[in-house]
Amino acid sequence: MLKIHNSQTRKKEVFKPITPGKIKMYVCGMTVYDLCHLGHARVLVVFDTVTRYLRYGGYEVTYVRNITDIDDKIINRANENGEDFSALTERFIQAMHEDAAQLGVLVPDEEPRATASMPDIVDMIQTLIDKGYAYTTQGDNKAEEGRDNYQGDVYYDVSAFAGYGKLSGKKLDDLRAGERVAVDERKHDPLDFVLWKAAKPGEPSWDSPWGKGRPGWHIECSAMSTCCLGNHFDIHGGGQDLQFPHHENEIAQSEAATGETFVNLWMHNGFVRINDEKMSKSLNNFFTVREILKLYKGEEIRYFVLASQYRSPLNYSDQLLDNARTALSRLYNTLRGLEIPASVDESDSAIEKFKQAMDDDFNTPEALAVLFDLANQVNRLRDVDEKAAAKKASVLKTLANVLGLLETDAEQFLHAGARTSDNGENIETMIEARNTARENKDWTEADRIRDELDAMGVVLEDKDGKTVWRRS
RNA sequence: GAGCUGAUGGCUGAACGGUAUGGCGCUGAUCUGCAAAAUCAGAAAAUCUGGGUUCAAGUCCCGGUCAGCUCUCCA
Repeated sequence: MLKIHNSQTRKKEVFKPITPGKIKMYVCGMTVYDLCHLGHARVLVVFDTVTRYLRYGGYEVTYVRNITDIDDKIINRANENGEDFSALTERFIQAMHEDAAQLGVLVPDEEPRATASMPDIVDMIQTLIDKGYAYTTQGDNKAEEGRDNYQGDVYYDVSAFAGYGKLSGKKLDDLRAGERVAVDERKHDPLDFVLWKAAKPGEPSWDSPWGKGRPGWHIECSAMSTCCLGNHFDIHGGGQDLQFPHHENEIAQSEAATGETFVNLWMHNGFVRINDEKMSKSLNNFFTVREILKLYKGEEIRYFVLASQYRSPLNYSDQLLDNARTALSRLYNTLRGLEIPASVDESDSAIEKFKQAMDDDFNTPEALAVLFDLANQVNRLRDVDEKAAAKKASVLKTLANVLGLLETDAEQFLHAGARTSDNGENIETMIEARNTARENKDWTEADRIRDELDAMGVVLEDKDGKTVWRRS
């Protein structure tokens, strides 16, 4: 029985799809004006794992992860670089896809982009105006400087939507009391937010009934999710920081526009922290995925992410990445050299334990514990009954694959270095030289070679008269 | 100021109210020429603090301390 924590009720709830056997999930992806950092990696990995597990459970999942490819930060960055905004976003979309692939993140079923969804966005805004949930500032030409062709922004009228605050558990009055932003006089209420932003000269823009402009940040997700998944779908996810105001606003927009419940269950993953502070661009304390990939493999980063429950904060440290590396090596070492059958013993008790862990709000740390228990069993069996060990190993591999781990061939993984790029030929030659020395009982020479390899980051293991190696 | 989380061994992180799971690290043994890997055993070893409920509390309730987060762009 799958239970998932719903941020809206702050409780674990028994999950029940709208249509039996099918799940529609939307996750807020990236705003593509820069490289992915570890926080983005966490969202990618967490919801990829959720999708994999739901599919493993037999659900037919439609996973949509959007790309925000137009907003103020993109425009600013493109201006700084002196390039067209679309050249900038294309570059970072490409980079994101590469990072995601390194992390073992599967391609989502759909990846809608804001700029490719303008008709839907405009339609939804128009509907909101028609239904009295939004207003234009047309004709109000006090206008900001520089907006020669200023025709008007469109704002969402928060007071018109009775349910505002239900996701974040906030009251309108409390929000107003805590208001920190300078009051924008064109808004009827300081909490009203922009749906359509009139373009300044030279800015990228799209036609609309209210003049040239671009969508506000929140409306694109309402439009794209509804468009891809329908008015009412099962799961909406994203980082914790999106709960308010982004997701609150999405609910207000979508439910006002469609008159239906927007989403059944909200999932928010916790932050990545560094020195007990949120990793973020504004604090400038972030590591990009690329930087980390210079030192660690994507799968090691993935393990590091999955070693914590997705709602907990995840502290970054080199030691934890090292830890992930060692732990993952242990699992791969376990699989190494075994002829793993394709079929899996479905009656293995580990499978039930694994499912129990994952059914409990995707408890990946507990699921990993099940994997290590399996590894221990395989290692105990392998000297006694290699066939039984291989059979057990196939359970290990299958379950690990559900987490997106152990998908690489063990030999290949252990030989691959995050840091090195030599092809291993030299290593084989040195190992042969060492084994010759060992045959001659020239331990000094043998150890000298082993130390040399060690300095190259290569660890040797002598077993059954053969020598295998792996990267440290 | 308002609100929300969390606090578990050297580190990390689990645990339907029933004396605490794993991983990493550390010590010893087995194996090995020595290692590594693996297995076995182990460590003066831990539930922030003060109350309460209960036969029984890491787990539920109240207070305190500390930390993080949200209320502003952010995964």
